[in-house]
Amino acid sequence: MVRAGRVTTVLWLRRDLRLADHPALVAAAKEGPVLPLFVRDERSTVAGEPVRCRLEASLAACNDASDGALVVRSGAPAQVLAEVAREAGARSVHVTTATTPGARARDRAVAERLRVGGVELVALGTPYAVDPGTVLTAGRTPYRVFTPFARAWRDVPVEPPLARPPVRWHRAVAGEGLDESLVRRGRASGPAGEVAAREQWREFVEEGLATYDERRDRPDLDGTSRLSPHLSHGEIHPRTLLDDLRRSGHAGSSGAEAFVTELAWREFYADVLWHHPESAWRDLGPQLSDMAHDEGPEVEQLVEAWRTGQTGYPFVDAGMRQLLATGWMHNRLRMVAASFLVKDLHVPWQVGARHFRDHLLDFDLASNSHGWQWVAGTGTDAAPYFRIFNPVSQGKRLDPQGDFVRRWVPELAHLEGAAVHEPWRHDGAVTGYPPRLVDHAEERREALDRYARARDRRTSR
DNA sequence: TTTTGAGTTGTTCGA
DNA sequence: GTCGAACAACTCAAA
Repeated sequence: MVRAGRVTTVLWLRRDLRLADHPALVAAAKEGPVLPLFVRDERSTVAGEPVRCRLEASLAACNDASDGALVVRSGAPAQVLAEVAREAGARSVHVTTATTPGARARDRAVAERLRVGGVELVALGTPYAVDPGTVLTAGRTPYRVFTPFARAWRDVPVEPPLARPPVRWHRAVAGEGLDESLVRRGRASGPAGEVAAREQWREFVEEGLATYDERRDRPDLDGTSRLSPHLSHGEIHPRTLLDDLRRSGHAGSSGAEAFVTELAWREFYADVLWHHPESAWRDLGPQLSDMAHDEGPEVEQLVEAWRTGQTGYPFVDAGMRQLLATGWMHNRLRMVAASFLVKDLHVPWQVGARHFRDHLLDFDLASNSHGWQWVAGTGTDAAPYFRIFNPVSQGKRLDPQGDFVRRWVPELAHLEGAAVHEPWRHDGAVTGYPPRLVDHAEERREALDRYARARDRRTSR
């Protein structure tokens, strides 16, 4: 039996839209009634429509889970929080600790503003199993290489998940209500919310985990966990996932190991961003930052073709169209499409990173920025400038029957099997599908040339 | 301090 | 068709 106090606490929800395993909520519930609040910060809302709809659906689920207690307000967070705290008679606002640069800066400013009004901002927990910034080398420096980070990260004892606490909801404050039309459209793109996240996880453990290792890299097979949108909205916490694996006896199996490694990547990139906040949109390392990039109106046309899935390379186009249509893209395609933009079209990685940010339902700043930098060669990848994906051989290897391409590029539906990866070799029958934007072999050489020139410039300094 | 082994996911070329 | 080597040089992390 929890002996709750009487003072209302505001629970400012951001990317932690769940009630179980939520340290800030547990602490708030001990103080007394809890007022769950979501602030629509119009200035920071740059996301595309599917992203906004997904968030709305997740908020609706959160509202249901809290018996309709969720309050949504629009405005600058500091001002809204001060108002709501005053209306509710709250003396503290609880949050999950923000770890990305913009959110950290915002929270510092908000804490300052609230303090002036006698309200304390209390930050507890993070969206990660191991808090960013806490895994260090023997020399107490942050890691910059994945493998040693992952080894050290695995050795950190992970706290057991917290149960959902009994909560008395504070209901005396009015909000704006949700946009039902957005909610409907959000649900159409996939189930949202904590219950759906747990269901997805349970189903994955039962049906997908055993073969995850061998199937996850195949976009035609649907072998991924599909948890990323849930994780990015905080509908389920990675601590819960790790704990479930341990307790269910799956830990140690090849599928579970591969899945844990993917979680480790998520945590690694969050850690790198924590230590290097400027790397969100700037090159982390100098290796390739001198690379010459193209720009201008013609390049903008190339980029638009890339965005809309009209590059003439079916595997790339299938991935880009999957993104626009569903808000999700298989990780293999993210790499192939990113490589194409950066190495074949010679466009700065930030251009692609912004497109992903605006369209991915699972957008995560750290993973996005550093995934792109890994491809561009400016990030944590140790070296291989020569890692330039061939969109045709990648397609043949990872979509051997061509099923994935035909699903997203119906213009090519008449081509059978792997022939769909090279429509230019089956000319005459193809209508409505563009010719190749560039010649991959040529642009690969060009990218290597540019790298060599950047290296020469650097070494001659 | 110095040394040593290693570094997600690839491609091409030539034997 | 298969297979191993080459693609550079550098930085990281630990011994």
